Amino acid sequence: MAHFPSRSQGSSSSNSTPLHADAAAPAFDLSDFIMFDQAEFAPPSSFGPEPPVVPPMVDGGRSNDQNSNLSNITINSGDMTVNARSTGVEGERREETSRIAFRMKSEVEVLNDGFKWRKYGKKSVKNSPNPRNYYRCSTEGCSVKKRVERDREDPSYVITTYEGIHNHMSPGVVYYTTQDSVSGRYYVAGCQVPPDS
DNA sequence: CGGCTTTGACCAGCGC
DNA sequence: GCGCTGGTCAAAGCCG
Repeated sequence: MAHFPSRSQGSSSSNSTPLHADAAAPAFDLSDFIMFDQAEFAPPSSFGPEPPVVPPMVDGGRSNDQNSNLSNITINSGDMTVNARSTGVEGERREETSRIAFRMKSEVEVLNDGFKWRKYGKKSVKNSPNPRNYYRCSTEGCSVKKRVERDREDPSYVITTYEGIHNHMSPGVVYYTTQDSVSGRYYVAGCQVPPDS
């Protein structure tokens, strides 16, 4: 389960207070998915069969207020393809429709993203032999939804679509931030907490 | 017993 | 207006 470098050390709590982190560590930053306007955007290269921590929790909060012209981004990185989409409707309020989709190679459909999901529906969709599963964040007061379906062209790929923004911390993820020395921006990242920690 | 999954029914949006 | 499709609801059953 150690697909992320051990950057969670020293952050045993999950509060959002900016913590110092080694900015030189070449690890996946959650902000890689958020700060799409950065030309130097570097897609993660070390994903294993388990997924990255998903960004919806922070997306729409403030980090891409200036990025309203984003509409569709596709990132290919080895086994993983990311399709990130903002509202797609200019002027629409992002916090209501914040959406991001992952297409990644995975044997399991339910990705362990640190959040707790409750399945509330399953539907076979047109043009796809595979059913689509509907999940809702089981945390009280959190209305984030997620759709999971297998790629109809390549069933070894799972398409996961997150819709909404978590209004709470993930129970299974330690979040930490690091400040970019150039832009001064705070980047938010997450690491899965090992079961024995 | 509580929380979860399953699954058929229902509803709303959209195109014709 | 009607039918199709996607999304959600809710009852029933399962499981730890």
